[in-house]
Amino acid sequence: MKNFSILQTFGSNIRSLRRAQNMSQEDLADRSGLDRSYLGSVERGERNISLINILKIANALGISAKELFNDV
Amino acid sequence: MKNFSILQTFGSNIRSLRRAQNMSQEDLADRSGLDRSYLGSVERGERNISLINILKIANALGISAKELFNDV
DNA sequence: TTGTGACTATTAGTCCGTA
DNA sequence: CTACGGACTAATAGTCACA
Repeated sequence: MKNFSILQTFGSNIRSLRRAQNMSQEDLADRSGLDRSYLGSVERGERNISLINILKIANALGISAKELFNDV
Repeated sequence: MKNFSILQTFGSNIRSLRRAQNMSQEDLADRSGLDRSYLGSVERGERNISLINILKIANALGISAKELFNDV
């Protein structure tokens, strides 16, 4: 997978923002409407996630999508 | 297509940032390594672009990816 | 609670054109 | 310069059982 480190950074951002709210992957999955294992792979930087799903996650975290782009 | 207005806003951001630099779609296509007609459809909000390509576009525009998320 | 591999349906993205 | 279309291939979305 190309740009793996960028995807990893992005995924790490999701993970830390999720944990900052004491949410499990399953919690976030429920709120975003995405599959838990899919979210896990996004957090690990294994998926090249698309715009709509980025926005679903930001929404579920109650933040702006911009915050997911810290350091990427 | 779901979330059409969000994709449109995102595409508009790309378009105005591109025009602010007096670049054509073809210029941006060359710099980003993406297809010209594909970029056009992204700007029109017709495509659910993936993360790596979002970053390619931000790079080609010389900006942070965050700037593409104004108002989305 | 999370990681992982496997899988199919759907979409992303390319390349060729036209106006 | 840009919109738009057709046809095509590569890649992602989305799900599951099991580790």
